[in-house]
Amino acid sequence: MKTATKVRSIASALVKNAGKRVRFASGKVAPFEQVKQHLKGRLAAGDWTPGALMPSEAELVAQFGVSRMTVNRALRELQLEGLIDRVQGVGTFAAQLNRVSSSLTIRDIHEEILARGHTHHATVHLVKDEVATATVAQRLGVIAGSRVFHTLIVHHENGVPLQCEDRYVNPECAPDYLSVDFTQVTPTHYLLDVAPLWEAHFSVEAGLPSAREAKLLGLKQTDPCLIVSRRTTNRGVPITQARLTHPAGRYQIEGAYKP
Amino acid sequence: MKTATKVRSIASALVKNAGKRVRFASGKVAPFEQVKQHLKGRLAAGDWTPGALMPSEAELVAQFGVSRMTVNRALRELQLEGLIDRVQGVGTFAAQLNRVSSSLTIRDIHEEILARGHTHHATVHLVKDEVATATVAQRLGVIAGSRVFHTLIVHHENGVPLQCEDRYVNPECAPDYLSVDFTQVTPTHYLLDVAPLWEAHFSVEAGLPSAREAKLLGLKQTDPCLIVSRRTTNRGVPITQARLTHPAGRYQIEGAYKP
DNA sequence: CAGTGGTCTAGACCACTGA
DNA sequence: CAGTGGTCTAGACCACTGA
Repeated sequence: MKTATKVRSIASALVKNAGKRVRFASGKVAPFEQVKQHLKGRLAAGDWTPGALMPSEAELVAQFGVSRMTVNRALRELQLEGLIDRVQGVGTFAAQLNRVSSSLTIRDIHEEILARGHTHHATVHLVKDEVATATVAQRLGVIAGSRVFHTLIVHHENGVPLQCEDRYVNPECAPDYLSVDFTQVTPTHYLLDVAPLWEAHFSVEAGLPSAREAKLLGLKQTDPCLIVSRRTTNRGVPITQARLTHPAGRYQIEGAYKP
Repeated sequence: MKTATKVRSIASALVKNAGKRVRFASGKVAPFEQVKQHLKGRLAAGDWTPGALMPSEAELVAQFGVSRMTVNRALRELQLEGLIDRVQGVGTFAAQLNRVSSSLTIRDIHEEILARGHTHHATVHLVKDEVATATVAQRLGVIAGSRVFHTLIVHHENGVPLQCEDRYVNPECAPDYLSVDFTQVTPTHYLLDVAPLWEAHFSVEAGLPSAREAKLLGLKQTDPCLIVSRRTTNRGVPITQARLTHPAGRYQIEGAYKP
C-alpha cells in the first residue's frame, strides 16, 4: 500500500526537475505545443497587429493536420496567457500586448535568502498574547478586544538585518503559535503547516520605519524602507497579518515577464 | 468581407464583459468546471493535507460520470493554478500551499488613475535626442555612445504629482518617438502601438528622489519614494527602460491572490 | 506487471454571431 | 444561414513508475 508520505517525497523530487512535460522521450514536441509555438512566434514577429483576425480553428486544423481538440488546446492556452482574445461566433484575435500591467513575485524571506546562497538567521524580539486594539483588529480582521498573538522577528542575511517581521495571528487558526521556536522555523512556514492559507491581499509601499523598527534594523528613522503588508485568510476567516519592513538599499522585489 | 478593424471593436466590447465562459445559457456549469470546483472546495477545506495523494483520473471519471478528457482538463487547470502536483506514473497530489510567493500587479499609470475615477494629466519636462552614457547604455541594453531618446514626464492625479517617468527609448524601435505629444498619449501607450513589447524585467524598491525628481514631485530630497524600474525588449532587442518614481505617501502597489 | 498521467483523434452537439 | 468557438465523448497509444 502506498503511503502519502512516501509518494510525497517522490513527487517533490520529480516536480522540481519537471519543467513542462510537453516533449516526448524522443525529443519530439507535442502537436498542441507546436501549434502554440508557431502562433507565438508569429505574434512576436508582429504578423498580426493587435486586434487583427487570426486563423480559425478549422483553418489551423487543415494547416497542421491535427484534430480540432489539439488546436483548441493550443488556442485556449494562448488565451490564458493573454496573447489572444477569442469570441464565440466571431473569431480569434491578436490581443493588445497592452499587458503593461505585469506582476512581481514576493517570496518567503527564508527561501529567498537561501536561493541567493546566503545564510539566514532570525532573532526573536517579541512573542506575546495580546488584546487587539482597534487598529490591529481592523488590520487582521477580527473584533476589537479579541485575543491575538503577536510576534516581532528580525531576519538577517549573512548577519545583516534585512527584514523586520511584525505579525499578528488569529489564535483560532494556530493555537500553539506562541510556543514555536522561531529561530528554527519562520512564522510563514509554521502557519502553512497548521492552517491552509487560501486568499491573500498584499500591498507594497515606501515609507519610514517606526522607532523600534529603525533600531532593530540598524537604521535612522529617516532612512527609507520598502514595506510589504500581507493579510491572509481561509474562506473569509482571518489567519494572519504581517508588516514586513526592509531597509531601502538592502532589498528590492524583482520580476520578469515573458509570454 | 470582414475587416480586422470592424471585428476588433466587437471583440474588445465582448471581451470586456466576458468573464470566463464556463456556463451554458441555461446557467449550467460545464462539467470540467464542476470537477474543478469540487476539488478546489475540498482542498480549501483541508481534505487533503499538502502532499497527500488525491483521486486518480480514473476514479474521478467513475465518480462524476464524465469522460477522461474532461477530468484531465479540470486537473490540468488546477495544476496550472498551482493547487496540485501531478507526476506521470505516480499520481496527483495536493500541492504545498506554500505559495507564499505571490504576485503584485503593476498597471499603466494612466489606466490606474482613470480606474479610480480620477483625472490624469501629464507635464513634459524633457524630450531629447541624446548620446548614451555608459550608465544609460547599460540600463537600456545598447552600446555606450549610441543615440537614445530621453523623456522626462510627470503624471498627475487630480492635479497632484504622482509619478515621475524618466524614460530612455531605443530609436530603432520607435523612430518618431520624439515628435509625439506626450500630454495627449502616454509613452507606454505610444510604444505599445509602434513596437510589440515582448519580454520585460521589473524591480520595485524604496529610495530617495534625485534633486530633479524631488523638485518635479514637490518633495524634499529626504522624502522616501517607491521606485519602479522596468526594461522591455522584443526577442532580445531593447525597446525602452523607465524609472518611475512615486512619493511614498501617495502611491502603493496592491495585489490579491485567490486560487 | 497494473496503474498512473500526457496526449491525440474523429466525431458530436451546442450557443453565438453576422449576413 | 454558414461560420465561429466551447465543450464533451469513447476510445486509443504512449511513457513512466513501483512492485
